Amino acid sequence: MAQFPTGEPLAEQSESINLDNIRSASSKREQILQGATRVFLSHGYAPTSMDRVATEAGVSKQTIYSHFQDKEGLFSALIERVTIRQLQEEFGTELQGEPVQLLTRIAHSFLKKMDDIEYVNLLRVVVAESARFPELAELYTKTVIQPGSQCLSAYFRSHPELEIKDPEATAYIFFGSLASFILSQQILLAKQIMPMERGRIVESLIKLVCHG
Amino acid sequence: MAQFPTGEPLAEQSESINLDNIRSASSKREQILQGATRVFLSHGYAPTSMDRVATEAGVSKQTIYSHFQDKEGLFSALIERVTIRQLQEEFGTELQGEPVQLLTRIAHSFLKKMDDIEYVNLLRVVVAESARFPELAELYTKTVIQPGSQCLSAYFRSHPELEIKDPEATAYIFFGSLASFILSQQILLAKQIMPMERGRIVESLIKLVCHG
DNA sequence: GTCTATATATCGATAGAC
DNA sequence: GTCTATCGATATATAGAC
Repeated sequence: MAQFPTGEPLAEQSESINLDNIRSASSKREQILQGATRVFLSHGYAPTSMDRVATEAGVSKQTIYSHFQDKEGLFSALIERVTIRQLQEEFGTELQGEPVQLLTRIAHSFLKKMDDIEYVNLLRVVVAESARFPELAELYTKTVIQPGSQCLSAYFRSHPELEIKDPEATAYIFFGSLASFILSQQILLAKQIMPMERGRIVESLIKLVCHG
Repeated sequence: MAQFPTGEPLAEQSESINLDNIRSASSKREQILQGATRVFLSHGYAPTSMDRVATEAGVSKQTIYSHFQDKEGLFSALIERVTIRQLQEEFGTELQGEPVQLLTRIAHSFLKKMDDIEYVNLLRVVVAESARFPELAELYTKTVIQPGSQCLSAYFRSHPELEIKDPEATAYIFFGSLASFILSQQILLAKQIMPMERGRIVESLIKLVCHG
């Protein structure tokens, strides 16, 4: 996708473009973001060159600079796009049902993200660049961690039979233990050193919370 | 704190940890490693230049290249040194005592690492470079996560009154929820967005595990 | 061993043709 | 808007004096 055949000039696009111009411009932006997402999430911020992004996205470097101010602007736009998309996926289901069944379903749904390479890479890169881009770390906390934690603690509060004294702290523990399981198994490669079946984590966690 | 037990349960993994690099440390080499640790853990791998390391360590660049093969070799040696030092700190105390008191003490001791900038930065950098340096992620898992997990699960097994069906999974949950608390609060900046008193986490966690 | 000076490559960002 | 070509800065790593 990187090169056009040199024998065929692009004159065919020359004049009949009004709205198409806008549409093709925004699709170019999308094209850049998709390529940039692949390479930035795979290799991190600093090791990724704008030349590499241009190649990966199939556009020239100047085209990137006509859509984004600089490397930081492109990276921020990309993280924001991926993060918000994950937020939308996160809360498609409502929190209703019996505690054991519901919490088991939530936990397994959360751990399914282990298999999503883009999710794991996003987690890695957000942590990696949290010092250089603190506003992106805050974005991730506000759009992913905080909403999830608030939903679960509200559910705990509405089920007093669970006898949870501190719903917020318990929600923190619930999602935290699952998140660190993903982090250690997939990112810190514990799955090769001390593999752990995800069903055992879920079962023990539910047992703790629900006094099973 | 007690000595690091060199011939204890970790013996079977010690072959993957090259202690020779530490024993044969000359003072110049140690000087380089100290300066390199500061700058690498603060800024990450790629953004750190060898010029900056030379300045920070107070030596010339060529002196670095006479002690280490290249940038990767220096970085690997540094992570290995810091990781092993943390391993020694981690298991200075023995796991004995009543569950509630002991687990509370362990949890608070673990969360004290939140205040150690070098520990937090190491966690960030190991995660950040886990794709480029998978052997360092494995080193961290083998020397920090695995021993801690094994010790705690052994303690759980020796206290059947806790009625823990899956000691390994529960140990995973115990340390995982604490680690993710540090990660979210300090690295993902949740302490500014959704602050949480560490005592609440510890209390809720002990309550869950000990059926308080 | 340790320093200064430098070779060589690659980076982010821009200029100018079309 | 999109391309090719290039600038100035900075990177890793090395050569040679002492």
